[in-house]
Amino acid sequence: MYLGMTESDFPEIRRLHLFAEMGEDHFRALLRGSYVQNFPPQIELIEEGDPSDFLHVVLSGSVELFSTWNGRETSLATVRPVSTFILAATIRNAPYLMSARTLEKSRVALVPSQDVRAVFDIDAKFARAIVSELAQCYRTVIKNTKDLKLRTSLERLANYLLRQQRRANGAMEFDLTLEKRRLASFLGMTPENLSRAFKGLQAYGVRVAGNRISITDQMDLEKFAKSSPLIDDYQT
Amino acid sequence: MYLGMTESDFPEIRRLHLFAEMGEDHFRALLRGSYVQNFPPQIELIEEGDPSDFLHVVLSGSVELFSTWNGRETSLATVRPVSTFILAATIRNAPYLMSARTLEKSRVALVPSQDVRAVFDIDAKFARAIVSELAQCYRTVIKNTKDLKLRTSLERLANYLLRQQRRANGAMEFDLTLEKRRLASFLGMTPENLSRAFKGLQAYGVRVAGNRISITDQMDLEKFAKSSPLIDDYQT
DNA sequence: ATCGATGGTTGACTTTTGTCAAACTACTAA
DNA sequence: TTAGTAGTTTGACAAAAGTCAACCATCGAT
Repeated sequence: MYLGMTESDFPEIRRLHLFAEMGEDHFRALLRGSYVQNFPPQIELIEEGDPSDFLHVVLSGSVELFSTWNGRETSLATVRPVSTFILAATIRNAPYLMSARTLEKSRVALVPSQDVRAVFDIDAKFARAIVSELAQCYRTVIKNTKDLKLRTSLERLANYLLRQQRRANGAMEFDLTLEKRRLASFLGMTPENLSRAFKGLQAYGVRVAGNRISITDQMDLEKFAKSSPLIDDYQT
Repeated sequence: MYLGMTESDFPEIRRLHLFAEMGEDHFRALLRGSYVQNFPPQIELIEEGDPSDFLHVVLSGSVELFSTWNGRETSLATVRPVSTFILAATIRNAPYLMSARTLEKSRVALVPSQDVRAVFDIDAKFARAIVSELAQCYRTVIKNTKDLKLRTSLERLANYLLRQQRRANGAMEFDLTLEKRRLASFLGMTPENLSRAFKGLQAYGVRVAGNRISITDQMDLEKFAKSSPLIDDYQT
């Protein structure tokens, strides 16, 4: 079923690590079975427990991965263009472990899981890329767990801010890319507590005005945060 | 370097999902570069941050994966025979994110990471197995994160006990396989709190005597724990 | 400009969790 | 057997985090 995948989407997807090195024919074969859809904000794309029929690629907008249990909900990640999500479920042909919803108007490509598995078996470069991507995802989650288990909420926030600052090329001022209540959930605390944590970081040179963060004492914040590449580096 | 890998170790390793389907010649090539060592208890095999030179395979005994930051330490997993650990670091050729220490006298096979990567590129079955294993590891960590973020410590303990009970084929009585302080750390709490959590579960039909757990009211415990396959099932 | 809705913040309070010190237990080694 | 050690438990207390209700700010629509 072909629903609006335009040629202009190809290069963007192709540029992803996951698809960059694979054979052109295999790439086209993958996309032939795929389709693209536009979603309004706050649409649930996936519910945890569903069978994993598609590998998803966010082309524009943003998607939140979250999970619920016993009436509680927690935010696990935010996916921004251009990247894939729920690769592991696709590979294992197992039910999704996380739900996904659009945060804003988003364009998402859906690649049939069975095609991904089929091409994996015939394209070594693609196989290599998938393994590499999965290993990276795994390591990211491990870092996340260490962050959660080894740090207090104040330390988690401090380190989060320093990571965001790095994403903003080290600027002294930058905007939060997440709603605060989602940030709170991602960091494993309540919105009320996040509010208090921001106030607690004032003592270490952090100013907050709405979504705008100012680091007024870089040294002090870094000294408090004690960032470690084995937790806070997303590259390695 | 060949240090005591005996032919008798081969079949056990071969039986692992990871190595079960690969070509015999490739399997032998992998093991040719490997060696086996016996370690006493409490030996640190790996320190987080080290370069990932070897894929490790626990042949006997048990190994704890843990991490430290700022003087704190947390237990992330226990590896029991026969299984591998730190596959992701091996694949990405990136530094280990976790430290590893033997809990008891243990026999560990060390397979050079570069050999793993080399064989991955020429053996499609092995590649498939690695991806499958990595995807499973990833999903396990995600489940763990959900457990940590969505549940209170009492709920985490209740679900842990039910999982252990299932491992014991549903017996009403079974032994903890972990020291309590390690269990506490794994579940994200202090030993003191674990003690109190056990007392808290008395109300739901849990009896504790040393390492021995008795489930005296299965229904009640299950009703409290609200286990979910999307968190507590290690298979899917 | 006003209203309403949503998200954010604040304060008072409760619950949960961690900390510290002491007591207790099981196990090991002399 | 006994002493010593490491692990566990307990109680008193402190700190951290969650809850609830009220209030404030922002934004969009009428």
